[in-house]
Formats: sequence, structure tokens, C-alpha cells
Amino acid sequence: MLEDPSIQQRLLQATEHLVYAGGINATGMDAIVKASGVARKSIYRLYPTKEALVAAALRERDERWMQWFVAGTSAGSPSERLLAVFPLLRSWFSAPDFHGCAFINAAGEIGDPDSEIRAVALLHKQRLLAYLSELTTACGFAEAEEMARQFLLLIDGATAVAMVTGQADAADSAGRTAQLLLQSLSPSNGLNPPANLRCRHVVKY
Amino acid sequence: MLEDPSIQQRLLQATEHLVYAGGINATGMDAIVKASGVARKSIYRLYPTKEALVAAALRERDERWMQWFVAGTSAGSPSERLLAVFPLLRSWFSAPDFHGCAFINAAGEIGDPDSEIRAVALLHKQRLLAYLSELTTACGFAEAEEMARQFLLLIDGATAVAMVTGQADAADSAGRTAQLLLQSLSPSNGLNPPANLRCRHVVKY
DNA sequence: CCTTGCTGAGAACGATCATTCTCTATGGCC
DNA sequence: GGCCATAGAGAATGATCGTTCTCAGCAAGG
Repeated sequence: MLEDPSIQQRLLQATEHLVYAGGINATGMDAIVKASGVARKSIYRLYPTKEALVAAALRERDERWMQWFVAGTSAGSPSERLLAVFPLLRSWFSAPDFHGCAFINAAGEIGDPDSEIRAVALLHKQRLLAYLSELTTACGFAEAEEMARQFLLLIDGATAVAMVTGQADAADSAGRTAQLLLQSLSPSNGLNPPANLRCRHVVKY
Repeated sequence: MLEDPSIQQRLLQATEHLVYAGGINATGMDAIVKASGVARKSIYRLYPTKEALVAAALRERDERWMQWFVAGTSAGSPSERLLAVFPLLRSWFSAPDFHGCAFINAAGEIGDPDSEIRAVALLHKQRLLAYLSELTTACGFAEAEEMARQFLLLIDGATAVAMVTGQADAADSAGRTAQLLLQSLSPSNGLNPPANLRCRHVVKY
């Protein structure tokens, strides 16, 4: 009874790619139709407006990006997983089609604060923060929430700086700052509870 | 012999405001004409294309933003000035018309890497990094350049997170991370050269 | 068979886009 | 007073925007 998934998938993937590469407003429906091979009529049967289509494409990207991020930070102890974030980011920044965080770009382009697209961007950051919080909590830190927020700052800061300057080594500076965070707030320094409850569970994304 | 500055100033200020609030592509020339009160013919005599106009408006914003940033971080010792960054950011994030970093937003919206607008965004980040480097160098840190890059990450990360989530306290988390950076790399901990050459000079912006 | 609904291809719509043009002051300079 | 560049206001241009509509093909179900 569901719609043919291949059509929807082609449509969302082409939309995501075009919007990420060229921006939302600069991406016309003509380009989406041509790149996806999906007819206009079919697009507007699936999504009432371009905004809804772009929001759905960004939700799709959120899903895939989180899967990629979790898969790249799944090996080792919790602290090793936290530090694995930054080499992972570096490889992303070095990709030829890297153009920053799609959600920050989208939120920055959309003026209307009530737009559905802004809501998707917010949701993505909340999901990323929740995953980081899982990791810092698994490390046994007392202030795991605060630490997750600091990691989020480092990730988004490195992503933004890498986009504007084109220098992938922004991930390295962020990684060094993260290492400092882990060292200074390490559970083994006596200022925080011992790490007797590490690696409790892993969230699925 | 120069052009009447009031016209150019009205034009650039209206362009900057509209582009920052609503994005580049969503801002039409009609809106710029109406908001600035400058005639179309005069606009195209001053700037050959909309892209050049927006680039000039962003250059103007760069100038004013850096002046605001330097003025807000001019009191106290170098390390106090570095830490004053984050309450300053917090007040910015709390402003009703805050919409993130105009340069990150612009670079994220523009796909063409050779665009003049992208160059202005890059220049802004280079100028901000240079100023941060002045401050960290004045603190007497051995790796002042690296530290300035880390501060830039924190600033841009907090700005991006505050835009997407609307939470101004992203600046507080960034400030705590910065304090950690200053403490762990403090010149007084013996791992770095003593701070016998602090506060050498101040750059004008 | 006939109907029904989905698909692709593309025409058509009114609106808006960036850019150029016309027209009418206006204000300094000789 | 005459002159000329600049100013604002807005019409015109061709292109492109998001959205809707038409039409032919095709597959499934009665």
C-alpha cells in the first residue's frame, strides 16, 4: 500500500544533493525534476510544496548523516569513540563536495523562524547532541550534558570554519581541544565519579 | 569628488540588513530599492551586479562587526580580554534579530567557490583569526596561533549552535571551554615561556 | 474488454527575478 | 540662464520561479 519507494528515494536524494551543493533558493524545481527524473506532478502529489520537499530531503540527510557519524565513532572505549569524531570530521572536510553542515546552511538561508526547514535543522542538532551525550555519559562524566554541548560546539565550529576557509585541519584543532576537555575532566582525576559504569548501551540511529 | 556617501551608506546598510535577515537569493532588488530609497539606476551605477552589491555590503558588515568585537574585548589583561569574548557573544545571541554569522550563512548559501561573496567570508574569518592571534600572542602563549584557531572554532561553533537552537547559552559552554584552554595552557604552569612580553600592542580595526 | 490511477514529459500560468531603459526633476558649475 | 551628471520613480525585458494543467503510456483489477 506504500508509495513506490524508488521514486521517492530518487526524488529526495536528488533534492538533497542539489540543495546541499547550491543552496535552497538557488535550486529550482526544473533542476530537481531533471536530476531526479521524477515528474512534476508526482513531486507535488508526494509533497504539497517545495518547502515540504526540501524539509523531507533534509530529514533524509539527517538520517544518513547520523548513521555515518555513529558508524564512524563506534569502535573502542567511550573516550576513544569521542576522540574518533575528529579524524572522521577531517575525512568529511576533505571530500571534494564538502560544503559545510547542510542544516546550518539551511537554517542560515531561511529567514522565517517558523519554517519547517528550520525545525528539521533544530531536530538534527538535538539528535547529534543526544548521541554525544550518550558518549559522554558512557565515559562516566558527572557533567556529561555540559560536555556534550561543548563537543557539539567543537564539531559545528570546525565544520563552519572548514567550509569558509577550505582547510580540513580545522578538525585537528577541534580534536586537540576535545582531548584537553577529556583530560581535564577525566573521571580518573578524582574530581568526578569513577568510571565503573562505562559503555552501558549503544543507541541505534 | 567621491560619491555622496549617504546614498552608498543607505544602500549598503539596507542590503546588509535584508540579506542577513532573509538570505541572499530570497532578497530581491525590489526590496533593496524600497528599503534603501535608492533608485535602481543609482545602484547599478555603483555596483555592476547584485553579487558585487552583496559583497560590498558584507565587507561593510565585516568592518562594523570587527569594530564591535574589538570594542567589546578591549578591557583588562589579554586573558581577561579573551574570556570577555563569550559574554559579548551571549549578548549578541540574545538580540532579537540575531541570525547567526552573516559570513557563514552567506558562504553556506553560495555554491560557486569562486564567488566574490565567498572571498569576503574568507577574509572575515582571516581577520577575526588575526585578531584572536594578537590576543593569544599577547598572553605569551607558545602556541598562540593554534590557540587562536581553537578560539575561532569555539566562537563559530557557539554562533552556529545558537542560531539553530535559539539558545544564547551556547556562549556560556564555549566560555567554559575557553577557560579550560587558558588554564591548561597557561604560561604560569611552566610548560610555556613566561609571560614577560604581554600586552605589546593593539591592532586597529 | 473497460476503468482507474500512477508515471513521465512538457506546456501554461502568474509572479518574481536581475537588469536595462525612459522620464522628470534637482542641484552644482561655467 | 544654460549644462550636465545624478537623483528618484517606475516601466519594460527576457528569464526563471513555484505551481498547476494537459496528454499519452502503462499496469492492475473489475
